[in-house]
Amino acid sequence: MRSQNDNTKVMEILIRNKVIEAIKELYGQDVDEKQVQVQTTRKEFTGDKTLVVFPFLSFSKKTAELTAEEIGTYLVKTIPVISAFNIVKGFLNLVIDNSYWIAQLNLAANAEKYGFKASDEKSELVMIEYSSPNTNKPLHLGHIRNNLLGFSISEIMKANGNKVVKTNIVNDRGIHICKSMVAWKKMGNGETPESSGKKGDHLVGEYYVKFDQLFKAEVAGLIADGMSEDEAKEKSPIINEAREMLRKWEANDPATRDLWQRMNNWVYKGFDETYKTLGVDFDKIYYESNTYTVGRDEVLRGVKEGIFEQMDDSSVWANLEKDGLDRKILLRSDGTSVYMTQDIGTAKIRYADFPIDHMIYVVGNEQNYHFQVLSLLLDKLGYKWGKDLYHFSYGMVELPQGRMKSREGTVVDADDLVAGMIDVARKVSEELGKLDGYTYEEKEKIYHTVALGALKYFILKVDPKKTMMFNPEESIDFNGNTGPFIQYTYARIQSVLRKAADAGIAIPTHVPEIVLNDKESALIKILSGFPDAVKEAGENHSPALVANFVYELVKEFNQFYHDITIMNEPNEDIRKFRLLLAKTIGQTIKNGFSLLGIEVPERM
RNA sequence: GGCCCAAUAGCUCAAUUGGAUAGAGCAACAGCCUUCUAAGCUGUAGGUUUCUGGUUCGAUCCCAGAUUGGGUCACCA
Repeated sequence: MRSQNDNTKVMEILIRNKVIEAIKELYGQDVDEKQVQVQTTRKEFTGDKTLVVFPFLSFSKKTAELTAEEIGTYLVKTIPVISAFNIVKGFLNLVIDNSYWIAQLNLAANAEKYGFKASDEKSELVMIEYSSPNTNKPLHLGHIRNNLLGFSISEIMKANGNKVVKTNIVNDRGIHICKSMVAWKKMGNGETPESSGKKGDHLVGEYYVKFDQLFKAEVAGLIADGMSEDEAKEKSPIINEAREMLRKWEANDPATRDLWQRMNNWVYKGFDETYKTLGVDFDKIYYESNTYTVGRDEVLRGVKEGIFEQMDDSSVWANLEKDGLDRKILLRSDGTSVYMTQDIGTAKIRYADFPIDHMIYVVGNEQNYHFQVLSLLLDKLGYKWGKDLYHFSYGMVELPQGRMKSREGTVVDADDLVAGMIDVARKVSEELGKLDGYTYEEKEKIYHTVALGALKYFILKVDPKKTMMFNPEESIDFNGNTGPFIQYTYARIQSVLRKAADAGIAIPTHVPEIVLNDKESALIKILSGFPDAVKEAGENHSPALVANFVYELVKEFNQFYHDITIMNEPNEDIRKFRLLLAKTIGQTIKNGFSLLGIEVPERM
């Protein structure tokens, strides 16, 4: 496939170069590229591209208006597609000719995937880690943001010509899963997903909660007997059972390992279902139980080489005070690993497994410090890529009551949320009654598509770096700036295209030059910005930029659709032009949404 | 307390990275279905961009300080 990004901002670059030329010719001065600001003209003014002339006043020694006049005259003379200009204060608005926009449409319509860049042998390999769940409880809303961002960024990086490996590190061992195991052994009576009909991750999560309840009760009892809180937490019998189980696990006790494997498998089956529902997947899955020993060996090597220090109680620490950070523990006094140890091992294994050019960790901003330290430790251990690890740090999802807390039961469960949204989508759709003639399966597929479109768009349209609010009562919306609004527009376009096909009208691949009306040219102008949007989304790691672009496009299209007929247009050239325009916009909506992992329905 | 991050309309979010009169959706109010799907379109109203200073032709954006909120500083992950 031919690269489509080569024409990105070509117009602005052309104008900029000509402006530099103009300043040289008119005022005999060299200007820095950075001083030449060319931007898209704001809606309320006439024109397509705007040059800010304020920076040149010191060269011209003239008023802003006169300077703009001189530069504008020069540009119209030297750039064929610039047909006119006007001046408002210090802003020079340039009008680009009709023919240029028609050419842009033809380009977009005939690109295999407009705005996308194909990868080749020279493409860089980007590994993207996301999801990374613990195996003691089901996924919740916070994981949803992580998964959607991770998947979307992967698609965006691919669209920018990178090779992408999506990876997941499953935190399958540790005290957390031991807690669920202890509770299940004590209270489970052999309950399994099969015997109870419960989803495996939910089942294991229930025992995690039961553990915590029992633990709290024990602590309260011990405090009532006169213990301090800290002492009670230390002496609680059930927590010591969990600790004992972790020791047995590390010692490879067969019974413990069997139970661990069994319960983890229940969870994996549950996760797979949730991942499938969300439409996310992975190319390579790592398990902490396989990587932590590698991390431990690395830490011990660090001790030998004097990079880390071992205390008398045999715990191992990294002293990062010279780097402006704190001391960080790497191995506990009993020799077991911590989170950081495992991440060191995982990173080493990944770089051995793949020729990674860029490593991106999609992990919440609560772990900013962790990743700062991880990067530094790997660098100290002598890995040249240590400093290159990129932590894609996204904001938390908050509920109206505040932050979600697993233990306090204020989490929004991922499966429940999706199921609830599908119910709402079904209800809305049945009320509208537009899917008559579809089978049950076809209808259910559309409800799923719309519900997930709503959820994904709601989450991805927000700047990933920012904390976002999710109100379960109000956030499930299908009108306005939402996924279904955009999906609906796509469905309407397909409806028109079906009508055209029924009428035996062939949509041309190229359209001749016609005179564009305001709506048409506005649409092509927005459309032609898609390659930039894809590129900027990649540079900024921001699906929100894609979401915002598609929304702008769709909003403009809906006005066009409302005001201007396509099929009833008497002039054949214009009718075919509008059909091609609609088709191309539909395609761009679909491609744009694919970057967000959102599907589009043919009808809804 | 140290460090990091945020603050924009009643609510949820934008703002082309320093540009023109700060924009959308929701909620409210008023309209538009005999015409390509009304999950749509049009209009009204809603703002001292938390506050105080600074930098310059120009600041929601940069700098300093303050206020408020969040995160993090575990032999948890």
